[in-house]
Amino acid sequence: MNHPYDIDATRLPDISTFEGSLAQRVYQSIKQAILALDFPPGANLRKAPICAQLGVSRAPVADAITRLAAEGLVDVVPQSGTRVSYFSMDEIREGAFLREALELATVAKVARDLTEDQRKKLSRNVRLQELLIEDEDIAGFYHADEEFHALLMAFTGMLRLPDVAQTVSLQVSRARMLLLPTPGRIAETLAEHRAIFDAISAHDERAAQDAMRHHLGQLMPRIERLQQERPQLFNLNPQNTREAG
Amino acid sequence: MNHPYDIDATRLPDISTFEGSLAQRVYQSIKQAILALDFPPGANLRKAPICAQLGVSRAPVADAITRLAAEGLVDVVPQSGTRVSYFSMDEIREGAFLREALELATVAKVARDLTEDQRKKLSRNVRLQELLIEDEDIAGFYHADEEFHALLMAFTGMLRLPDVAQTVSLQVSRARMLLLPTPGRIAETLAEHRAIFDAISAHDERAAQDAMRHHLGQLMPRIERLQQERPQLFNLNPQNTREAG
DNA sequence: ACTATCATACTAACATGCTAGTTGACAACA
DNA sequence: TGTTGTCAACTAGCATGTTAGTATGATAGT
Repeated sequence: MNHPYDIDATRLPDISTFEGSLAQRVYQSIKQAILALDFPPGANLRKAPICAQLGVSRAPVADAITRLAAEGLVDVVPQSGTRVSYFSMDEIREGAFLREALELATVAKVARDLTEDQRKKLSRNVRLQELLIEDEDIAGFYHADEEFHALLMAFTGMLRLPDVAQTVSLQVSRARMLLLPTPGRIAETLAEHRAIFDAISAHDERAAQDAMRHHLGQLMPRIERLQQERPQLFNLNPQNTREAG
Repeated sequence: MNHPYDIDATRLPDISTFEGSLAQRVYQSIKQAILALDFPPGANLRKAPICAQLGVSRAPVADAITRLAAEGLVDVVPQSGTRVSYFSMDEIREGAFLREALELATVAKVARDLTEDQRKKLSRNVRLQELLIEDEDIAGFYHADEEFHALLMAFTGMLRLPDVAQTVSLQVSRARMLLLPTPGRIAETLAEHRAIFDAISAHDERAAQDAMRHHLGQLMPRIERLQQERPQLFNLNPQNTREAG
């Protein structure tokens, strides 16, 4: 009933880019296309063109789609078809909530247990962020930003934590792709990162959590503005179904 | 090198117990057998007996195993076999950490937004717990305990939260099956639940979090004692591999 | 013109055959 | 007896044929 347009399979990254089994590589290829919005919300995810483009049979593609459905990136309609899921403010809000829960637990633990070596690595990352802003390297700053949060999670010693955090906030990451980074926002982000870093360095759990909460709190209002501007990407009529594990 | 004994497929719950696609039902059947320790850690998960027992072909079974591997309940060795994963203190600790992060965020939000209707439902659950203890209905109390936490998560309005919380702490749930509930521990648990309930009713975020943290903190020491008693269930030599999403 | 009915062309789900790689046992040998 | 090489049996991964259910568009009826 909505936009039954098909995906453009040629936008799939080649599977030789990735490693692992065929199914694993197909999964990563499709996932990247969805997260980069090369496969827009609502698009029909047809198996045949994907098989043709990637040069594989239907089995690994079906396997990949099963995993994507479990993560909520696609909606499978039995015996009918598979579509890239629309944005849903409910799901995005939930992803942000889960993400915040994990980030707060992370900074608390890191503020408690920070070693001198870890402090140096964080400090280096923050100073790198300064440099990249001076050079107006937006993409570089985006990458350093991701690394800042990844470092914190790595310091907890929890191996699966980065993966879990990424999975629960997939919808948030996808929506974030649509937000244009302005110089003003980037400068603010740096200041927020620095506040987090300072609180952690001082081993001040509570201050670190407050700083992180403030930092993460900047995102949702911007996404909500996005919904006003591009409502066609969102599912206003929530006919989505999701199975329980 | 370890115990290459096979699973006893007859312990699989019949798939007519569940609903959804064949693959979905096979997944739930195997998952239940693993969590109930009917399939013990290290056991060889052979496809053929599973297909025979459940009366399905290999396709839905393979699909189910893919999902179980993603959740870390089984370890797939390519071109060799699939085994039920051993307990790992690292993974259990991580699961407890993630679970605590989510539960703390949950009680904070619920303490903030609690409605009178929700308060009544919680109160009813706590009083039910009292009754079940009086009747010495251990299984009933276990169930009410689960429901207590499920209610809190439901009250946040986050639809996926219960599922995420369950998934990240699957290993903890499995290990918990081995802990024998003593009357003393059950009485303590009730007191802890009541403390959480009181703090939430008073809309005291911090007290609710402290109470929840104390409550969840009781579990890990008991599991660590378990490791001393039954080390054969744990992977002392961590040769586990897990792919990143 | 507008609606109800039905046939056709799609799809996911499932079954099954094939391939290649790992493992473990056994034999040949030191 | 201890070690190494070979082989057979088993596995997951992959390809492909089959089935059944859904949606769409043509057609017939009003």
